[in-house]
Amino acid sequence: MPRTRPDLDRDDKVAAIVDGARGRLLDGGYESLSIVALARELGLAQAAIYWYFPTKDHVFVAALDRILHDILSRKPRTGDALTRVLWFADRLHDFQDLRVSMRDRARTSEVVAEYDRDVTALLRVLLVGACADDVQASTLDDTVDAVMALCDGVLLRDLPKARRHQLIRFGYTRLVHP
Amino acid sequence: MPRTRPDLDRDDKVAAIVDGARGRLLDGGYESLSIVALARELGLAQAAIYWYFPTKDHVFVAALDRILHDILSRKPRTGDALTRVLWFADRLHDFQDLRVSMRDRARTSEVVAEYDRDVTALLRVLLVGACADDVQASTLDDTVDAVMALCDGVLLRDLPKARRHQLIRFGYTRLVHP
DNA sequence: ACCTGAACACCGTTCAAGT
DNA sequence: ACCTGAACACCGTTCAAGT
Repeated sequence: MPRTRPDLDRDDKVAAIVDGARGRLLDGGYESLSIVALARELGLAQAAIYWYFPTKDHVFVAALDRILHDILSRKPRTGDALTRVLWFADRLHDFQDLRVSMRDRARTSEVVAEYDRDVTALLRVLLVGACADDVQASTLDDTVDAVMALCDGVLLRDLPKARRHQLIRFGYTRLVHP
Repeated sequence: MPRTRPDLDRDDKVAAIVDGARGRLLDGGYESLSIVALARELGLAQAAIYWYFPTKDHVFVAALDRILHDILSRKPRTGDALTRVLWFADRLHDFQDLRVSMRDRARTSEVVAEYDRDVTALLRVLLVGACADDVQASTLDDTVDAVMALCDGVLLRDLPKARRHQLIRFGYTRLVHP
């Protein structure tokens, strides 16, 4: 006796799933993102999720993308390059665990792997936009990639905020101003 | 009718489990490290593993440690600092997937988290040993941490070997020689 | 088109019971 | 001390069947 809801808009139903998934990710990390639990929370049978998403990884990516867009909407448009880099590093630090889970899933799941690449590409564009003026154009690619690697590497270690900033500041200065 | 083997040395039986785990990790990554499959391969009931290791994560750490020691035993004692850094980066690149899995498990498991910290500390010691001469002592900590972050960050992206080396070389030069 | 119920295959872990 | 067999609780995914 399936209780279908053709009256509701499809996009709304998809959005409800993504919203629920996002909430679970923010609350308890990837561990909390269980299709069974998510469906129960939405009052659905677990199989219902699979009508809208082919795999759990697709739900994961959709929820991550919502989270990312929330961050980007708060992006500051003012300040010098280093300040903006530090701001982004702090935001990424807030979601480090999700990013670690994402990278782990990306090993197995092509959707997640593709999303991982997209995020990297996007962050790279933002970084270029932030510090293009500081960098001599001839070494732009190397400098930007090195700064990105520096930040990602620093975020891998769970350092206190002050030390994190100190390291990024130190590295940024040396990488950008030779 | 448990078939116990008190004649065999305990350490040998532990080693057999760790060896099997290592083989599975090298073959198929963390996904292949299943307690059920591992026990079957060793001709044991799955519960037998738990007589020697409290959790799967302990098996994982023991196997990772074997792999790490195999790498370290091949460590070159010659060459300049940058060459040795690049050599290490190449070795770490070979096991990037395992490291990603390790970091993901480290979020949940304290044993893995502790091992992660130990590995980082060890690599840091090696890096200090490799490039202490190149670096001015006053900024040793910052420089070493920044170089480590640079390498880890570069390894996160799946770049071709040439580009990887190019980036590390670029970053290393700017970070070490200001 | 949309959703359910039930099953499938696979986990890690526990534990009473046996030698 | 050492190991088994069987169970437990939990997964993601599939699919025939219903509206």
